[in-house]
Amino acid sequence: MAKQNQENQESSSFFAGVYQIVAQIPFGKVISYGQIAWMLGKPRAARMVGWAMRRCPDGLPWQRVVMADGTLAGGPYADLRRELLKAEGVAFLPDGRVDMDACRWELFRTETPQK
DNA sequence: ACATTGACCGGTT
DNA sequence: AAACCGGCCAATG
Repeated sequence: MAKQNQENQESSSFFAGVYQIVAQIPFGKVISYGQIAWMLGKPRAARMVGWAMRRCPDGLPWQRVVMADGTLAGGPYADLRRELLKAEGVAFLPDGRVDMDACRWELFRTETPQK
C-alpha cells in the first residue's frame, strides 16, 4: 500500500533519481554519468543516466554532467556546454576537458591522492 | 513481443 | 595507445 509510494524517489524510476541528483549539483561543480548511476545503486548504468539527460527535463542543469574523464558529453551541444561551465567558474584543461580533479562533486577523495 | 539504439564506463585484447 | 566488448535499463520501430 503506502509502501510503493515510498520508492518513488530512490528506486522507482532511474530517471527521477538522476534528475534529483543533477538538480542538487552545486554551482561550479560537475559530475560524471557513472557517478550518478553509482549513487543510484547501478555503477554500470551510466547509459541510463545519459538517456534520461537526452530527454532533457525542464530546469535541469545537464550541462554540469560530463564523462568520467572530464570530456564533455552531450553530442552537438558539447561545445556549447564548455562555455556554460566556464561561465560557472569550472576549471578546464588545455585538452578542452573539465578539471574533474578540482570540480568533481560529491566524491570521496580518500583514494588516489596522487596514485 | 522482439530487436535495435542510446549525452557511458571500465576492463580486455 | 587504440579498438572491442559486455553491462545496465528504457524507449522506439
